[in-house]
Amino acid sequence: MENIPVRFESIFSADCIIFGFDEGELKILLIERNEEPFKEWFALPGNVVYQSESIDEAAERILYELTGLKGIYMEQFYTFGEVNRHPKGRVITVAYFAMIRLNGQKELKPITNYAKKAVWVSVKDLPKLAFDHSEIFKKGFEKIKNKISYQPIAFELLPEKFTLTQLQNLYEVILNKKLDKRNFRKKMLAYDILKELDEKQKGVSYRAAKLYKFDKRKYSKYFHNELSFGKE
Amino acid sequence: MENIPVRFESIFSADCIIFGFDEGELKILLIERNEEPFKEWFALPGNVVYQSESIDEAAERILYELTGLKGIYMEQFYTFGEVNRHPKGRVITVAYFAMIRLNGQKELKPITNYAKKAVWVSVKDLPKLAFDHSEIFKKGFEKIKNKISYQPIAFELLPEKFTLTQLQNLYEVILNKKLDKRNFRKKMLAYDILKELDEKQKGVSYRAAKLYKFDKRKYSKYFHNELSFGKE
DNA sequence: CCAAAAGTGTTCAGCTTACACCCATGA
DNA sequence: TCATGGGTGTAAGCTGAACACTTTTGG
Repeated sequence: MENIPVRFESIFSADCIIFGFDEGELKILLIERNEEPFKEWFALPGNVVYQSESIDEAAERILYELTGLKGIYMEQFYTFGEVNRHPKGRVITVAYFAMIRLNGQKELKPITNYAKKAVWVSVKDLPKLAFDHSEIFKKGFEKIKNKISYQPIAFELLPEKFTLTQLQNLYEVILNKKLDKRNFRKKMLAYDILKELDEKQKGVSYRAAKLYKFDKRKYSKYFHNELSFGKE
Repeated sequence: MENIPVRFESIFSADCIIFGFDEGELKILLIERNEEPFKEWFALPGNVVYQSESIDEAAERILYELTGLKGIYMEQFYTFGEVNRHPKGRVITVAYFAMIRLNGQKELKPITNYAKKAVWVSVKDLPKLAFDHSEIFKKGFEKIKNKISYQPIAFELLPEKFTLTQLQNLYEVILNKKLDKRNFRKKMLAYDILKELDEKQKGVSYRAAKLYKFDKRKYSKYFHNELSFGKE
């Protein structure tokens, strides 16, 4: 494979799509660029991979530097390698995503000044992004839509304690369709990965809903799903 | 993202896992390397991406140069970027897979002499591969196992006309388990992507089976599968 | 006529869907 | 007391799994 018959200046980078859920909306974290090219444009948090780090490590470091978010586990989902995707030269980028619990912050503080700021933007309301980041986002969004359909990963987006209605809203936003309340509850509870708490919602002017927690121990059960034709 | 604060000599390559089905076995195409490092080791067909081509284009070109196979559509599945995966320097590789119809050839002729030869090897019988290719293979194999469970991609591996038993054998080999004949046939026919031919198997010393063809037009129906909670 | 594989249906269990009303709460 | 969302069950249809015998063919 890599006997390096042709060398050229090449760069690889990592870009991150960080999903959050807030005010009933699915959002992603964008930075406002402080450097050319695309200065002052919004972009996915991303930067160049160093020589001494794996791409996974780079993704984590880059996210930290650009947004202050630390120790976020991300999943690689696609590598973008069109010749002209970066105006300054050949840059191949490996794209990652993660879903995280928003803690109310609207704006995060970049560590480097390569980014002016990092902000949460609703996916329904995204501006045109720098480079091919709009395309990267599109592919990443497809990926999580697909993934949420067979793995209950949505919990990562919710506060630690949540109501079933909040969970359903989240599914509805991601899948972009209305779901049946009774069927949704039945199915979610049947998964047996929710722990019912003794607590209730507070501060609402209607009947308070029960709070639930995600039960991590039982979760692993849902990491294999195969088609089968009977008789194992 | 890519403001290139740190430059270093970096290379990216593409590696291909080409699956074939022959003599009742699932095989992949390996090259025997003719260059250091790992000279005379078996490896996945792979090489360096050129400056002027996208990674997808590179993968196709590389496969052609190393095996003579032309115009094979491959799907990217993962990018491997550990720091020390290549002994001669930092090389990030983008891995692809494809499933193809074997036409009986056991050995393919490389166009370049970077590979001595290209041979089909049963996945049950793989030697230790150069670089981290064993790991790449493992991940690719998982991927197709998973994919075949929700998309009928197995046809690409079979001859144009095939019997249901051949199709079932292929599924059994890939999924590594026995399937129920009646249920398998019921399900496959229910997909409605098989065209029954007027022809029968020849040259067997038992009841000849009907031959089928894959019906491409009807196939597209199976490119979306979502979890649902009722009420679309 | 024998060996080998082709071909074929039914039953049961569990899951998915559709659907509507009463309940608890705070204002 | 009213407005708001919380919470609940059932019937019908579909899908997946288990299971065994007869048919065809060539040798």
